[in-house]
Amino acid sequence: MSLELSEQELFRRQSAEQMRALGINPYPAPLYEVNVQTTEILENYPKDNTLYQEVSIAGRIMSRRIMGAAAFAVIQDSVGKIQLYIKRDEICPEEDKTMYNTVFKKLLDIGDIIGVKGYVFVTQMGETSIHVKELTVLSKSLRPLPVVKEKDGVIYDAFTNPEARYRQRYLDLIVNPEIKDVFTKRTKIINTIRNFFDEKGYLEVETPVLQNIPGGAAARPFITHHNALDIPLYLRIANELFLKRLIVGGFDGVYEFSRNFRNEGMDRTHNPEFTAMEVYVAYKDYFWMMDFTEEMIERVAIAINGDTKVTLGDKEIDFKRPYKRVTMGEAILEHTGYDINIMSEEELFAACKKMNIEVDSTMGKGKLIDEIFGEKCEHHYVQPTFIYDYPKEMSPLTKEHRSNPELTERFELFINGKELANAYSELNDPIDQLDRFQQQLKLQERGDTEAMFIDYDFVRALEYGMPPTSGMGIGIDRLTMFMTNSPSIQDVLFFPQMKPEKND
RNA sequence: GACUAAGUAGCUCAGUCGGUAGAGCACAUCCCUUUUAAGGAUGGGGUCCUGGGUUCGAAUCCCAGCUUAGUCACCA
Repeated sequence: MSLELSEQELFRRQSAEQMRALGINPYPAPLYEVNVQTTEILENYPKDNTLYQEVSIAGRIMSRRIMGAAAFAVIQDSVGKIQLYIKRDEICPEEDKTMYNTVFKKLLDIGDIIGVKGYVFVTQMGETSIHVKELTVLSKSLRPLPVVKEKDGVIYDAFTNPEARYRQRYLDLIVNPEIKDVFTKRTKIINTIRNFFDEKGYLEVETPVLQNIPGGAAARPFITHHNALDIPLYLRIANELFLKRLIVGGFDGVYEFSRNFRNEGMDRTHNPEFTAMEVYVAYKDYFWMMDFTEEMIERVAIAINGDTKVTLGDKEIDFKRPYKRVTMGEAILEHTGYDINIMSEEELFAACKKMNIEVDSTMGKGKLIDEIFGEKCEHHYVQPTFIYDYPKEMSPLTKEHRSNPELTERFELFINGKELANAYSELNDPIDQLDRFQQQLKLQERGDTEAMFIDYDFVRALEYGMPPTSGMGIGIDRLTMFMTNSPSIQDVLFFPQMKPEKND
């Protein structure tokens, strides 16, 4: 950010001072009574021209066309834009024409926020406009706005610089207001899920963001320090273990929209902080959770787009349930011809080599299977598909499969070749859980920075007994990307993480 | 982390073979009472991302760096 003021910035500061000299506060304190919004007028006026004869409306000046003693301007409020017709002798009925000649014509600029009172009419060119009788300065803008013009849907001089748009989202929202739609849909997605759970009687809860032991996922945490206790604290990578403690405590169903933090790479689909939603329901298993998940997703699709079919790039995704259900073993058999159920670790290793999948000797059977799936299968699942029955060593919080001890009762939902949700029959055997944690500790000792820590209190909680429970987590940012056809996570976050701006 | 591309006025962008820095919008001054992306005339505005190098001379060529985007890798 430069401390030097541009010519235009200097002019605007001078204009603000000149307003003060004229007794006009460029930042007045009193509220401004607004009685209508732009789109409401445009929807109703031509149909009924007796309406809106005394409007009071406020917004930001987006363009001006001054022709001597009359002028047109366009103001933008939170929902849209409308044209103003401003005539000198209307806003200055007395001898003193300062308000028009000086304040409106010279001291106001594009970007300033004003309030106007007047009546609605249609110009000779057929555009519904407000005939202004009174104009009030509400806020002076000191920086020039990128000027975007639009005619018949064609945008001229669009404000497109992605760096500026993400760093200065407020500016993006002003000049590209259509992006508001993505963010209102994001909120609607969250509200739809919340309503769905509340109808089922599940309780929305809040659990710690600052944790002594970052658990519930395999990821590198952010670390911070608590001064009074003089201990390290971690920003949460997941809320899973806390929600399960609440199931132990006796709730039937709990859920939380959880801002999680992971100290890992950033790209088009990963932001260091992101929003997950996790839900845990007692006395259920992962098959029940599949039904529940598809019901929830279908409802979200309809709430957002009015239809189960959603366009995603050049594809159409149909969120209508039921979704296809394929075990990981079936998926690999279908796409590679290998039957992992009858293969030893050595055979899997050789198969990976044959398929040009990068492997190393540290990888166990589960990891090898996961690699094969990721390389050869994942991208095939464009329409919503549940992949289930994952290898045990990849899933340390998941209950062992009811009929195959090498597997766990886990599923993930894939859409457009990407993981959207992850769920399981929760592991509630405390002995097994401790054993799995200890396996993770061994991985950690071998240098795996993402292996889980042992959470002895969580094990203690399980020792008191947790009912059979199924849990599910879903990435809200990714869901929003799917539902709004956004190719990048930065498009669904108001303020995506950016490298610090150089400030010299 | 690797590779590729981009970075020039407030915004969107040109800039030829290395030879005085350009346009449109925005801004300023003047004219204009129903205009339509931009009415007319005139004018002001630049750390050409940063730092080196080559050269009589660099926005332009070379090297390094910064930022952003894309692809890949890694990772839930």
